[in-house]
Amino acid sequence: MEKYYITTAIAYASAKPHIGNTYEIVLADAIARYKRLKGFDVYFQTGTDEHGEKIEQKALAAHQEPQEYVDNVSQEIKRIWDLMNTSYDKFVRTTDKTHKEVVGRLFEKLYNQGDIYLDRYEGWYCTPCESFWTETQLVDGKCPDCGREVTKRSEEAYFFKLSKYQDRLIQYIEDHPDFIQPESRKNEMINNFLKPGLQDLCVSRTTFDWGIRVPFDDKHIVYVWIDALSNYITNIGYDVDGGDENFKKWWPADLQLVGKDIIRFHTIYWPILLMALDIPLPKKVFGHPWLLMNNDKMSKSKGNILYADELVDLFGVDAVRYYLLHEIPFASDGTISYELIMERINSDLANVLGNLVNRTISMANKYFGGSISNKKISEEVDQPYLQLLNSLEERVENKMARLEIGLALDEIFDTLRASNKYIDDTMPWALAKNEAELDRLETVLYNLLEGIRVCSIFLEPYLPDTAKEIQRQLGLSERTMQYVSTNSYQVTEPTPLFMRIDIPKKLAEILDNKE
RNA sequence: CGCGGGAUGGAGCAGUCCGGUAGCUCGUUGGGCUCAUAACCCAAAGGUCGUUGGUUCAAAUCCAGCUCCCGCAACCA
Repeated sequence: MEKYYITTAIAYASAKPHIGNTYEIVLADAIARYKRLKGFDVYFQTGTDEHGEKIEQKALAAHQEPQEYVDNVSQEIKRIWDLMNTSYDKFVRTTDKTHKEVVGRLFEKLYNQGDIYLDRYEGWYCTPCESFWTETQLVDGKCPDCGREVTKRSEEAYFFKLSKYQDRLIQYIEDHPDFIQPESRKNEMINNFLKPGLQDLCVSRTTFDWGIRVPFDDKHIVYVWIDALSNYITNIGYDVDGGDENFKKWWPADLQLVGKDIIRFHTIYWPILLMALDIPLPKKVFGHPWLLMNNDKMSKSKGNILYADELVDLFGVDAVRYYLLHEIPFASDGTISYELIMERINSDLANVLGNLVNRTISMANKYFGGSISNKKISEEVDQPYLQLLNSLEERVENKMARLEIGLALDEIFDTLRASNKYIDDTMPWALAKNEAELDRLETVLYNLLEGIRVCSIFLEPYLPDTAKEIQRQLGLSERTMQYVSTNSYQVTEPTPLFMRIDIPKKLAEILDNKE
C-alpha cells in the first residue's frame, strides 16, 4: 500500500484559534480522508507549537506557569480540531519530552558539523516591550507595538548557515516545479529571498526562558525555527542517528499544508535544515490562502473574528466544513460571513443534496415499499446519466490531484444536480400511474439510488457525517465507487439532511445573541 | 522603474498557454411539474470581458502603454 504523510503547521498555542486558523486542519482532513478512500496508507499529523516569548508573556499575564498555560490552550485547540471531526492520526506538542530531546541533539549535531556558529545578533530593541525589531519592521523608526523609541542593541546568538545551502535549494526548487504550491509563492521565494542571497538565520535567544535549552550552552534557548519546524520529523521517529523504521517508512512528507504567511519558513528554512541533516525534502508544500471576514483580515482589534465552535453550534459541523472546503479558492483568499454560509447551506446542502435524497427515498417508499432492485428497463435518457456517475471518480481525482478541493466538490454537486434533472426527465410520478411502467419506474429509482450512493461515497472526505447518514438512509452495504447494476436497496424512512434556513430571521437571532 | 498575482453581467468564479458564436454557481423575473425540505426542472433579463493604442479577416484571448486592487520584500508562527 502506498503511504501518504500529510501535515498541517502546528498551531501556536498563544490563543484560541479562529475559523481562519481552523480552515487548515479541515483542508488537511479532507485530503487525508480522500487519500484513505483511494486506498493510501495515510499518516496525518497536526499539533501545537508551545514555546516562545509571546507565550511566556501571556502566561505571566494570566498568572499561570507557561506549562499550565499551554496545556490549556493546546487542549482547547485539540477540542476544536475534534469538533471539526478531523481525523488526524497524531496531535503533537513541542513540549513533549521526546521532541525536546531530539531538538537538543539535532541542534548540537548541526553545531558540531559547523552549520551553526556563535555570533552576535544586532537589531533595534524596544526596552519596555523587551522585543527586537528589524529595520523594516519599525514604524517611523519607532517600535511597531508601542510606538516608543528603540535603541540599537546586540546580543550573543547562534546562527544557522542558510547561505551555504542556498544554491542547492534553488536547484532543488527548479528541478521540482511542484515543490512549492501555488506557483506564485514559489516566485516570491525565489525572487525575494533566494536570488538576492540568504542571510544566516538566528536560531537561539537569550531574552526569554520558555523553550528548549541549547544542550551545550545554558544561556541559550533554541529559537522557534528549529524547535517548531522539526516537529514534522521528531514525532515520527527521527533522531540524529538517522531515525527508526517508522521514520524511514513515513518520511519524506507527501504534503505539508501551511498558511501563506509562513510559506517562507517552510520553503526556505525548513528545506535547508533538512539538507543540513542530510535527509530528503518534503514532496510538496502548499501555502493555502486565507479566509477573510467581509473582505477584511480577521483580527481581535477589528472585532471581526468568527470561531469554529460558534459556527458549528449555529449550522452544524458538515455545513461549516462544506463552506470552508467549497468557498476558498486554491490560490486566492476566500470570504466568510453568516449570510454567505447560510446561502450555501440553503442552495447546495438543503436544496440540491438534501432534497434529492429526500425525494428519491420518498418515492422508493411510496411506490415500492422501500425495496428497489434493478429491473433493467433502460431508455436513452439513462445513458448520459450513468456515464456521469462512472466518470465521477476520475473527475474528482483530477481536481484533488491539483489540490483544487472546491472544484472537486463541484464535480460531486454537478452530479447531484444532474440527478435532480434526471428525475424531471423521467417523471417517476407519471410512470407510477401506469401499471405497465412499474419496471421502468423501478429502474429509474434504482439508477437514482445508485447515483446518490456513488455521490455519498465521494462526499465522505468532505462531509463525513452526512455521507454516513445518506448511506444509512439508503440501507447501504455496497462500497464501490462506480455504478453497479446488481445492487438491491431496502431504504429507510427519509429524514431531512439539512433544513433550509430563513436567512433574515436567523441573522436577526444571531445579532440579538451577540448583544 | 524591487518581485509576483489579479481586474469578465448584482455576487463569486471559469475561459486567456493553442485567437473565431462569452460559460458555471448564486441572486432576480416568468413558466412547468407535484415525488420532495415553497424544494426540483425549463426559460428570460442582465456583461462595449479595467483603460488606451497596435497586430489580425477576426482579440476576453497576442503585443505595448496606463489606471486600480492584492500578496511578498527575512528573524513576525
